[in-house]
Amino acid sequence: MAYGVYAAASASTAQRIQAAAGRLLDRRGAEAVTMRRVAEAVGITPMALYRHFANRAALLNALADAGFEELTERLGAARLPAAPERRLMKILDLFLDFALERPRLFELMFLTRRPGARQFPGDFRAGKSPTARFSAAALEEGMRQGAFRKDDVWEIVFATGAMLQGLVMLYLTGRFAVSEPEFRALCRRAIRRYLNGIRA
Amino acid sequence: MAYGVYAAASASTAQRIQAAAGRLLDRRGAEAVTMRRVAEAVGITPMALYRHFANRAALLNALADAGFEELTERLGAARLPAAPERRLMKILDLFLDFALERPRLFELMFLTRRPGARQFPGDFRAGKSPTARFSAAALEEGMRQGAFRKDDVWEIVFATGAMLQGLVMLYLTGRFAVSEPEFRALCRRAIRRYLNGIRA
DNA sequence: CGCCGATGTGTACATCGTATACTCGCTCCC
DNA sequence: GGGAGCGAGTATACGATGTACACATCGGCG
Repeated sequence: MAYGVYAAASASTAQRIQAAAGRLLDRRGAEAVTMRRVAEAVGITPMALYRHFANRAALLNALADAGFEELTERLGAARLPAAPERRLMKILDLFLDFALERPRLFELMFLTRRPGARQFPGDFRAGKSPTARFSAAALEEGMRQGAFRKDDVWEIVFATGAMLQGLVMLYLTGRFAVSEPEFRALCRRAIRRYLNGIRA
Repeated sequence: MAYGVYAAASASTAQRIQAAAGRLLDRRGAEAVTMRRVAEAVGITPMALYRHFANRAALLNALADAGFEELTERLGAARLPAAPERRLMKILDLFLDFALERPRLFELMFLTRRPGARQFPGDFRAGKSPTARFSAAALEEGMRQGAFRKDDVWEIVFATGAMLQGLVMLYLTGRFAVSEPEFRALCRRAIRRYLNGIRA
């Protein structure tokens, strides 16, 4: 269950806490997610939060985890084109949608040191990163079909992911004086060039 | 004058403050750079710092600026190969040297919202980013010589820079379970693939 | 009934950035 | 040479923040 749906009133206290924290995060950034503010939003004492989360870091961690779940859900629910390259570009679009809709959450997910973050290459090859799995599958199929040269699939997925993440972070931290559509187009061109580099 | 040299005792107070803050940053990260700790290291009152820096953000900003200066100096001082592609790879190496030697500073420079950060494309095309200028020059020459297809030089520089920055951040935040040499090799391969995508 | 674990409260403390008011000591100018 | 002014540093204080610790409440179960 993604916290993104902002659970209803009947939810457990832990869920209500996470939902309130998520709203604060989306609206005002991670620094604004203070124990006191979250507690006030839920209607309990700051210290009561510690019954449900070990500390502030754990609460933020839960938000990030929920973010990954939501992103995975979106990718899973989307109707992806069959052709590998078009599928890759569609995944790119979905990724950008998410990053631009929920920039603060994105920062939290991809930009902070987190305990338990997936590690390359082990966790990725083992399929523990759901978001990377989708790209890897498409890329693998492209190689099988002969569109792409045989190469290290996971390394390519990781590198393109890093590029995308880098571009988004630069965009979110104000390094792009271009409109959002232009930024999206730039991302597509950047990925396309990388793919050009591995064509058979 | 790069603050990295950690100015001698005869330096101005502002320089001594910046040096002390730089040491704290390198050793214990940006969160550890508190006004009180910096002041103690310098031997003055916390409030005295405000005679030299408007606030904590300005102090951190000065550290980042000095970092850019140092990186620029390093690039300028290095003997770069003449051949465009080899030159690009050398720049990559120097960039990685810097990032891996001073990871906390790197984070500060590339990972935080900063007032006055250069913006794409205007500031870059205008040559205001010294680090990007070196890559752009090499790439341009490669295009002139016919090794690379004619394309948007600055966009490519920016995208490859984003990729590198993304990879480094993933490495620094513990997403890589590989040795440093392996990480460096992976970066080289990633950039190489991108360059493959723009060969004539 | 007694009790116990889960949940929440109240109070308190250390740490942080920084506003405000002050005290010097030096230089400059008449 | 003697005050005016100023740059540098100090002292104190305030409001946030994370969270430790001791206590209250309450529902279910023996």
